[in-house]
Amino acid sequence: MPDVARDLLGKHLIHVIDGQRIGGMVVEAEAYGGWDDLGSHGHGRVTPRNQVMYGPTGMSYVYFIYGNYWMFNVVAKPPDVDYAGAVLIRALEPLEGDSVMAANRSQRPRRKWTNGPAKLAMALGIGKSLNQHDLIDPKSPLFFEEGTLIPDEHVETGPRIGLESVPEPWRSIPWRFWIEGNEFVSR
DNA sequence: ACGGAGATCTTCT
DNA sequence: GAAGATCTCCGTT
Repeated sequence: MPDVARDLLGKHLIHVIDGQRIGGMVVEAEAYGGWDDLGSHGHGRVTPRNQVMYGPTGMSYVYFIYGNYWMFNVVAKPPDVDYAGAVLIRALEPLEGDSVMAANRSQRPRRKWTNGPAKLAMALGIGKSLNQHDLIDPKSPLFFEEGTLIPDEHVETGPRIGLESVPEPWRSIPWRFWIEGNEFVSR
């Protein structure tokens, strides 16, 4: 699963709205596991919200949090196993549909369009209606394309963000991956 | 530039 | 009933 997060770096995420392509390159991603990962929505029981995390790899998992924000994930788990997993896309580098993203981000500076998980969802117009879609199928409204291969020497890793109240070792496990020096990484 | 607090509501216990 | 995979605003440095 962490391997999927790392491999998503450099891929292009594209959302097509009325024939208009909006998207960017993945520059930061985090892996989340199943029942034993206390930092993941996949821990504990199957619920209406997390059930998609138990499904096939490559589906979207979009959830709402903090009363205002949408988070976009890719389901990623070992095949043929009853175990949940997902990868949170934390940041993109804008590539297509600049005018739409600028409008969606209230004319903020380009650097702040997609440098955070909720920000990129706002910029690309990702919400509840895009939950549980096939992200591998180019006919989907939201999908991944091949992008730039990122060599290992340009990949950095560290603990996941926002899990301050989660017990060790889950709080510190280095399942956050980002492209070294990229200005759109969230922090 | 940095830090702290409020916003706001869905989901699960 | 409480917490949450966050962002923005407003204060101070």
